[in-house]
Amino acid sequence: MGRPKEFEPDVVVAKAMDAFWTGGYAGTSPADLAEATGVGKGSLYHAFGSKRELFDKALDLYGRAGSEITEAYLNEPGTAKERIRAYLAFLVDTDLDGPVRRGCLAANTALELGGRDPEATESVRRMTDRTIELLAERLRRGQRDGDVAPDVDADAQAHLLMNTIVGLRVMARTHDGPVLHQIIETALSGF
Amino acid sequence: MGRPKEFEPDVVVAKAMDAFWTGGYAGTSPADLAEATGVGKGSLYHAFGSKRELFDKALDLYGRAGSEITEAYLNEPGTAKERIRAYLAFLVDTDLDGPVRRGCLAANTALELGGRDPEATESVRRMTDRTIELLAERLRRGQRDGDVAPDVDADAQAHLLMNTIVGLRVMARTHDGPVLHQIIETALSGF
DNA sequence: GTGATTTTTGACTTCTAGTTCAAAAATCGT
DNA sequence: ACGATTTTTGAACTAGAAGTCAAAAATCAC
Repeated sequence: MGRPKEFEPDVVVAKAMDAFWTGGYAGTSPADLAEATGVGKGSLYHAFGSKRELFDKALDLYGRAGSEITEAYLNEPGTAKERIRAYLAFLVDTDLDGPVRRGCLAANTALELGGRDPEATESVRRMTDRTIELLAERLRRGQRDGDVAPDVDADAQAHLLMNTIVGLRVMARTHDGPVLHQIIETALSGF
Repeated sequence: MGRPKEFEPDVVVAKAMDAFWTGGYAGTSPADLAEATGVGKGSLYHAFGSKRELFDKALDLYGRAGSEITEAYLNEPGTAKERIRAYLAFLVDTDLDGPVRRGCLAANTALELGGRDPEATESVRRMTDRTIELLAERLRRGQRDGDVAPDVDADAQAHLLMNTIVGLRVMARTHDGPVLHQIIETALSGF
């Protein structure tokens, strides 16, 4: 009963995620969020409590969506190196196209709130660790399939790859495609 | 003539750099800057024009200081790999100790203003490129000294190392020492 | 000391962020 | 159609950010 909601909460969170992604946490005002979602400021507060809680939901959505994309890319047919190359190239290319170079919401958040804000830090850490796990699994599968040398330390390489991804997504703010793709190739020559 | 300044501009810029480093650009208010520098708000505006101009000077100082540290580390006696390892370890360790995990001012700025603010973006890009150059030079010297294999592409490795550094300084916000040092070791095994 | 010049001080202004709230609107059960 | 419940709306509020300004203070040249 009661007056029905005039919006789909999931859709609003997705739109808010986009706004935060583009503008950063501090850089996105309640007014911006109202504009981006098409929902009145008051309604947003009624539905989500605070800007911060809405951001948490947005970050959560980002993590789940990112995880799905990672799995999808790594599970397509091909060798471990081919699939990881395709995944990194995808990340860099989507960072670069589009009029605003917004990078990675998780990395952005890590730098904007990391260290200061325990909850956001923890959320980003979980996201990162999940990706590391997926990469390590894919490398081990490559070893079983025979396309990755057995003496490669899958776990260590996965950590380095994750670190490389983070670096790429920051450098996408300041450097151009060819440089970034060259970095990808050099990184892949490590295993 | 006229009333003499009651502060050393260079010292004030250094203190402002510290404040911006800890709090971010948007997160550091004129009041914070006045407190951090010990100079009144009005005087700061009188001397530097705007928060933004003061930030530019702070970023510039950061770049010059960083460049000196890089040169110092790479030029100590030792092989290229030893010196680069020491340099990366130094960066990670200084990121980690101290009560606030503030990471790297340049990387923070790249993510906070990069893409949106052309001048800041350019400044960060110059800083990055300078470091890449220093790393590449050190690798080439290693090849001349015989401690780096001649088939290593010094330029490509330097780019990858720079990318690794950026990644490390972001991950220092969310991850712990052992993980980061393991990443350094894995990265160094690439050449 | 006087005047010219520059710096300091702190009050003041304007603007916006983030949030709250009271009243109106929309729905359901009966 | 009424009351209960929930949502929307827009105004209102508080706090703080960024910047401005006039007056006081400190120096030097003369």
